[in-house]
Amino acid sequence: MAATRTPRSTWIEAGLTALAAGGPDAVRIEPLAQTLGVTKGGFYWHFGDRRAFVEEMLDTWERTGIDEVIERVEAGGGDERATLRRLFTLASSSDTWLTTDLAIRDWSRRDPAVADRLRRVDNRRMDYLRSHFGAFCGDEEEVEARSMIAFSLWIGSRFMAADHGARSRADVVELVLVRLLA
Amino acid sequence: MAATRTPRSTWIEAGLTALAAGGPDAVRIEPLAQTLGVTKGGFYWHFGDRRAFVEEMLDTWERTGIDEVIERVEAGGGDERATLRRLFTLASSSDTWLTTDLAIRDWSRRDPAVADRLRRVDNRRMDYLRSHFGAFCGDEEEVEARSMIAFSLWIGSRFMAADHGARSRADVVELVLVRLLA
DNA sequence: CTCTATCCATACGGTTGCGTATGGATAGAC
DNA sequence: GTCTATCCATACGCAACCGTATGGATAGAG
Repeated sequence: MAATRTPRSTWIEAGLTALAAGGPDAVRIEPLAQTLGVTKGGFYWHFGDRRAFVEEMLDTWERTGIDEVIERVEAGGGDERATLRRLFTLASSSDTWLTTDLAIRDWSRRDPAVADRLRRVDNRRMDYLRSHFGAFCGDEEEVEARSMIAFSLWIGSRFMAADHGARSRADVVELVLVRLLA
Repeated sequence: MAATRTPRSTWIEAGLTALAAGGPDAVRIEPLAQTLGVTKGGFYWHFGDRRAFVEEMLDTWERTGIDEVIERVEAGGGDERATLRRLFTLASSSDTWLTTDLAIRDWSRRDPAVADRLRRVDNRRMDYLRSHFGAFCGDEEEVEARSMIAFSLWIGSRFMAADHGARSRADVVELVLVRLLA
């Protein structure tokens, strides 16, 4: 074995950061290298081409995206309502991961391969929501409706740009959450 | 006066289409010209540069984006609930305009000038929602919550990728709508 | 038919990024 | 200290796109 100055993981990390900041088209190898203070020489030693690199970026995102959050949510304890509330708090906490998620979400609209990944991830998320709403909502339709609202709210509250008078965005989200957990 | 073979409006239209299809970075002058079957010669006669062109594209979007829909919604008649339902139907009808909206929404996350425009548009939309929910919801908090849910649902239902078992996405949206209009 | 506003084609120089080739450099195993 | 796996710098050719310059083409007004 020998040196590991700029390993794969560093490139991946930088790639995901660039994706979050500027979208898929901002994932450019030469600027990335410049950010890392090296040239692209090392990049092409690690990855075959840009396409392979992007695939690996998405692999990483898909693997570590949900599990971490779910793990931390479950570790908290408390009843179903407390868990759901913690989920919403945690899911909205890390700005980097959230922004990455939004970028991938937009990206998936024009790239079927990305759409497949997002579908897998979103399905796991919705299943998680359903199982927890199901614990205190009898009606199955009500569970589906509330899960849909919760997920939409999570996305919508980040994507919409409207003001709410004296209230902050968080205040309005809270108004909805109270109703969802009733 | 004289010929008008490829006027400003044609370029703008093509630009918005490209934006919807591939995001801001897909608005490239030379490919646009190729799509229109001309060269970029005419483009630089109309517009100073790419930046000015993009501004004008967004102007067009901001002007014609909401008014058209609102006009058609109001023309329908019926009570408040019928109007809101029609709003939701119409707002989700034109795929092109919807996709453009999503693209601009994502774009606004990294361009402050775009964010300003989106804020103006979204505020008008939310005000419209508030005024109609306010007609049959007494509580002001309830109005804000429902408006937020409705808007989030509109965005979320397009941006999320989850399945719903036997139900279609439209079915689930309907489940939520019924509750919102209760 | 002429004239003019409007639009287009072509060619050019400059920039940015991709991918390849090749010869190092560097750190840790031994 | 040597050796080897790992990483990096440099240079190159290629392609896409921007913006400019210049000389037309074209359609409709009169």
